Amino acid sequence: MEKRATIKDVAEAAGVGVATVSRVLSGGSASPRTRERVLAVAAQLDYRPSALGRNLRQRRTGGIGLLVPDLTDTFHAQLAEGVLACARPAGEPVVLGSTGGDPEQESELIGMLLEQSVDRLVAVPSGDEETWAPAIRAGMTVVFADRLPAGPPAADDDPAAAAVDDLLLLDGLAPAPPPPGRALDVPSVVADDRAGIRTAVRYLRGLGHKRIAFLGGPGHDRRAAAFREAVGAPVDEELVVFGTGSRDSAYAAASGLFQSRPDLSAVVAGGNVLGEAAVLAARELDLRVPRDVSLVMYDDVPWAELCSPPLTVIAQPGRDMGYRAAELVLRSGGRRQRSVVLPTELIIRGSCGPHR
Amino acid sequence: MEKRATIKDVAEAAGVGVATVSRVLSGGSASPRTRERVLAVAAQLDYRPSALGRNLRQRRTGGIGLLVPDLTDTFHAQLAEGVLACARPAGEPVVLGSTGGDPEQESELIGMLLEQSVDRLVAVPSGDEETWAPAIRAGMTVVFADRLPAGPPAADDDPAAAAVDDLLLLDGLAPAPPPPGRALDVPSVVADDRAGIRTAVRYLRGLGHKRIAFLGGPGHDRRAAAFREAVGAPVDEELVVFGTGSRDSAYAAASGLFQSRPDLSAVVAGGNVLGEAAVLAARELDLRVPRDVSLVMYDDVPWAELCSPPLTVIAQPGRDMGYRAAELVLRSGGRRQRSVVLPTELIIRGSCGPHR
DNA sequence: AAGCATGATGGAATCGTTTCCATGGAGAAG
DNA sequence: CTTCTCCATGGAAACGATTCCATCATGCTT
Repeated sequence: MEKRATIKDVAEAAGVGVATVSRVLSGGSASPRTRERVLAVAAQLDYRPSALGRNLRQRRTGGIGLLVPDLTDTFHAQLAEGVLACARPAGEPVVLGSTGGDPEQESELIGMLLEQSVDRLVAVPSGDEETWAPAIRAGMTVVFADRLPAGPPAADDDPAAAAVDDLLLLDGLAPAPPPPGRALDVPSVVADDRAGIRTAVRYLRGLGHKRIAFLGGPGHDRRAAAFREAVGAPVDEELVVFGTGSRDSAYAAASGLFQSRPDLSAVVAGGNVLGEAAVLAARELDLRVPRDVSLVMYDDVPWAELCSPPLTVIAQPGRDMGYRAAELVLRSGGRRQRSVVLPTELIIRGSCGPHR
Repeated sequence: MEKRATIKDVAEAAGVGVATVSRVLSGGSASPRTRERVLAVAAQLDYRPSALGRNLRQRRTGGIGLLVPDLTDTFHAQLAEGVLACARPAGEPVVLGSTGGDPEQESELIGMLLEQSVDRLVAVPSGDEETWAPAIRAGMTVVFADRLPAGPPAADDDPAAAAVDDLLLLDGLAPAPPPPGRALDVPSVVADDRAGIRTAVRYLRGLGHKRIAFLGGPGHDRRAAAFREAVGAPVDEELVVFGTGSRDSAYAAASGLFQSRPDLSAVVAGGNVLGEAAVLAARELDLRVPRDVSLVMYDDVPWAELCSPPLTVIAQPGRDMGYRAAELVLRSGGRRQRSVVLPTELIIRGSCGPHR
């Protein structure tokens, strides 16, 4: 419980000034003689500079914040591991927050990070651009991973927007995905959802499936849009359903989908929690996979192989995604970074069969 | 990008001294008139006290550290969520580190936390007591979760220790589990491994199984000991095998076990990663669960139900464990806390069958 | 009415670091 | 030999909060 040595102690013991010690320790210029002495004394006193003093002086906390909706979503855990893997060698502490998918909690956590002067942040956002504006305004360096915040409220009662969407859909084009950080100008690292979903839908089509459903969760809007695009007009909107984030709600959504539309023959789940729910709901309703219903799940997770049949998945590199995002946030010395889109891969296992 | 208002700005704008502002904001005494004015000004300037200044002054960083071996182990993710759930309402930031099960990395991360003056820590330890001694000596408040650090080196070449172990085993007693923090005097929150394992073994025995194996990972020594105790002498040590932490190594261990001992009829996996490996290895070797081999897995995770058959598990409350540990670490205002042992529950699903 | 207690208030020290600036000495160039 | 340059060095000022302590006003007691 002895208290730690400060730079002053080291200076005194080495018979030099504190400035010199600081310089030696942070690679400034110093004569070899003093450098050696200071180093020796520091080692002997087991001196470790206090991040507190440094941070205060430099008006910023080192380290990077990490905000995810839910760690028990294996994909987010993978992503977090990636961030940690990048931060560790850099000696940067990672401050973790889990938002539960709730924009309000997200907002609070951003506030907390701000208070801590954590000025670099990797986030899987839950809130919309409005939620994120304060962080940006405060000068945080933010990198979004896996998703982008939804655009401004985009009220349901905005007929113009809806019309545009329709038009685009009828043309077989995706509604323009929120342009990466147009409003916010924030770089991001995301998977190529469009290609991933398209590949999956084509694959299912190739197996003869006509009625394909999309089961999404919060933040899966881009995937849903990609799905609509891949399916092509006319989109049967009853086949695009969303859960709200909890496992229960995902299960309810899946179960509701299966029950309300017994005619569907294939499901694309927008994330592993949704995939899990789909398997469970199907089993409960005595639907057999893949005989009665085919299933493709977004996210490759270790347990996908454990299911029987093992799940066919759209793999996205969660760990890489986290790593790259952390890299971006660490490297951006103030200058803008380019966004990154990582490839997805359709891994065919056993959860899809021919349409009967 | 405007810089944040400081306490000085508020003081100036309110026409009072900084001391008064500080007092008002931290609940000290002040006249209603000034209090009101200061509050108004603070709100208007959107003032948020900087944790940096406060921490430096108080010589401690708020917040709590969290060290786990691997977040993609779903149990650790649950535990982490528990810690976060407790820390969030308290407004405490959580600094996360993942050690990969490597004592050396763990040591480095402890050093990093020390540097950050994070003085409260919840840890699922990987290293032994020697690894943890520095943290304790430095005055950190540590709470171990899920496991305790292994006792001192307990060198393989220490015949005395080995002999004692043998003796105890022959007596059908578990080698005394490292007394919770005897050497280290650190409180902990763990599951009742002994009861959990015993129940599982009895259950398997009840199904007629004679040759039961234990498949463990790093940190599962207490569970292995409990297993040995539950099985009773003589323990067939070939049936107690360990992986080193990675999924590959777990798979190798499981596969090796099945191949070297085709006579075994049931396996207790010491954790969900091991359970996953066991299912995979069994499938690869064309062993059917539960017809050819019965399986009980420690940890209840959402995907346990997805396997077919759904896995019978020893459930331990991961989220609670994290929550309680965080509570302990937050509440201990310097004074010692009592360790907590949480109950386990055998959840019978479909992965165990009668011995044939 | 004078002295005393009480409570609000602001100045200043403090925490441990980095960094600006002034100083001083040594070597080089004239 | 003088002057100029360069570099190592240490003192001191930040950074933004908390907190001790002195000051001052007010109201009460005697």
